[in-house]
Amino acid sequence: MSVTIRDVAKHANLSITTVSRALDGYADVAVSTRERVVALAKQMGYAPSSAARQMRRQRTDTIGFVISSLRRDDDSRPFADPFISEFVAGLGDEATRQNIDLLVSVAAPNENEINIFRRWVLGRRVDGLIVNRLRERDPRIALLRENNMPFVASGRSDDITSYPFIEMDTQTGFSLITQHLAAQGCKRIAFIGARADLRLQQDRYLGYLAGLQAAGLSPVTELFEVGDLTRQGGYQAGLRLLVKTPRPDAILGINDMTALGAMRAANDLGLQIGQDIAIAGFDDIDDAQHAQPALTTLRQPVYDIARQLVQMLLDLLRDPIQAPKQIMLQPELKVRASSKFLNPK
Amino acid sequence: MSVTIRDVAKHANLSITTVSRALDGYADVAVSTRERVVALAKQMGYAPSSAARQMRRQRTDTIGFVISSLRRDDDSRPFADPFISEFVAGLGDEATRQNIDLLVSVAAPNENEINIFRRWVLGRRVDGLIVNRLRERDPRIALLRENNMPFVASGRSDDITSYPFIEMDTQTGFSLITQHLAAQGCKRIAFIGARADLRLQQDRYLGYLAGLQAAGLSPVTELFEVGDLTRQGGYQAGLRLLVKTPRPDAILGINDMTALGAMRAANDLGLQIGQDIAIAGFDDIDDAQHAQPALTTLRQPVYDIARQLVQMLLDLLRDPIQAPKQIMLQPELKVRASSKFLNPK
DNA sequence: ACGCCCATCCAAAACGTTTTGGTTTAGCTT
DNA sequence: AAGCTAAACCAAAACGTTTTGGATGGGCGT
Repeated sequence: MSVTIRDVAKHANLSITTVSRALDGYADVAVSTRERVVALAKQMGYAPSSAARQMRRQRTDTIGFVISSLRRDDDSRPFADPFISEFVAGLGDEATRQNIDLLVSVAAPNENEINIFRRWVLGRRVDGLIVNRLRERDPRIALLRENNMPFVASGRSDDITSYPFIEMDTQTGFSLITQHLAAQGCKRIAFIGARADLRLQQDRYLGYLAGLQAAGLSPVTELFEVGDLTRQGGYQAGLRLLVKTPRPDAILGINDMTALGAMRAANDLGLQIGQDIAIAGFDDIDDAQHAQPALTTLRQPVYDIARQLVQMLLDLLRDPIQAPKQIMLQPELKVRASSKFLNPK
Repeated sequence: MSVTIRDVAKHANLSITTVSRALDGYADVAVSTRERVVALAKQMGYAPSSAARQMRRQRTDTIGFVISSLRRDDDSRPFADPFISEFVAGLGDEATRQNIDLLVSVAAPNENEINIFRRWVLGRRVDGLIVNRLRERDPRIALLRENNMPFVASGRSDDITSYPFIEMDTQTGFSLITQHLAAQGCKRIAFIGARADLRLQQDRYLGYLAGLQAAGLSPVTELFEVGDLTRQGGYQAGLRLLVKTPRPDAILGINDMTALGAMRAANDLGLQIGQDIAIAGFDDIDDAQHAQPALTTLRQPVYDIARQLVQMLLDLLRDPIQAPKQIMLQPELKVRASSKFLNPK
């Protein structure tokens, strides 16, 4: 069928050993021979069979990622998640750069998902895995541990034992963006958050408080409202905030969607965003820069995180006993028109 | 390292042949033996080595897809493409359902891309490939053909020789949506298109004309403007259209982004969309249903296309000499608030 | 002339399956 | 009792590499 190393050896009147070593650049093959073999291999269209190579080398040069597919309740197709496409692009880019392959599967968090993991891990289908959106007492992590399959995670779970992960320093980020709003002259900076049992609400709210303090402002209970991370939730919370007196002169959303909802609320009430009131969010989703006016936000470098995760996984594969790297990344402040404030009373 | 079939055989006091055949459900192994083996294998955590299996079976049960990564000029990260995430989700979902794996790589259309193809094809890394965004005299197709590696495509290229592909029937789609606008009572239906050398401009404009004719309307030269498929382009073309007299009473965008831009233009001119003027697009991107008012559009079932492509590829693998399926899909009309028209003069 | 070393090459084993082409045993027929 | 059949099992080959542990022979120093 395909051309094998044996065919090349026959044509070159050499042993397969020598052909193999010539192509791999070993020093114990004469330069002239190597050149002859390389040329012949190229001309014959030879490339080593990946299966045979994997089997012999006992490694696949492949890493795996199982996309947790979220679906809308009313729709069979997966939720179009800007996060996923950027994350996968990052994984793929870095994998390509490092000359390894990326195996991908899609599964909802259920029986099927763990079966994919089992097949990949037990069958040594991949050298390592990347896991994200960790859950409490995550069965995937347990499986990976039991079979000591290397992995890295984006975000950490409740698990105490340590493994490499990357997490965003959202707390510092929210402190910075709050201080940015204060620097515009805003005195009454409101926050639209989320349910208190969510980890990200804790982090981000603490960051907001820290930012207020750093700016010499005191937190005010009325300036906090709860949303649900959606545009709609942001809209309603925004309305509730904006009818209060005295009115807030800035609104910080727990994410971009919330902030975009709040922008619509301010709009509906006849306020000029970036003039009468400053608004900011978190994520830097694509809509943020296309909003009217463009939304000031904190950028999560999803793409870079993904690339760095691949890097960390490869480090781990090369040196399995090193201390796990646990990285904290700083989000980047993206100042746009929505956070201007020209109307200090 | 890992537990092999030999270990299981030893523990069961059987030959590896029998263990293999027991696990594969062959008839020539006693039921009692099979049960014993299956239980033992599970208990020992045995799963066949994928590399060994691939090597022996001469097939990988894996299909490949190379994402063509587009980048913004001003940015190192790939363009956040809602198309890609949905497409990959579809591929992954269907692959998982069919118990095969999906190998993914990312590359810009350059030297590197073709190298990935070469490695995968020559090294028999995958059983088949899925290719999209075909180009003129596509080198990938040439490579695949030379090494007769099975593949299917989304959209067709200039190549005459036939291979399986899926394409959207955009022409019929645009005819339908034009007729829908006419059915609302619109008489002066404008079209914002794109550069004439783009294939999709040809198709969609022809569909628009066909729709006009079916509705008994005549095309008017002034009602066509050229955009560039972006929101910004749609905005400017929209402004140009809306200052003409008599004013168009409907605008059909060549895609959703264009239509969203036109909506903003109408808004800026003080028109009530879905009342004074009807607006519609094509794609059904996520923003379409979140616009104010929600945008009427034609839905491209990207997710379903991807799933069907996997299906077609597997058919091809099972029976390589069948006639290549070449499928035309109908886009689905999604009527929303933006295409209402309450103000017939 | 002898031994040694280095450069260059190679035979064979191993990786873990699946499959081919058997062999063995027990039960049944005549 | 001999011959036959079917059920249950198995040894060995093959898949295509990489790597181990040499083998071979020419050049060099003494």
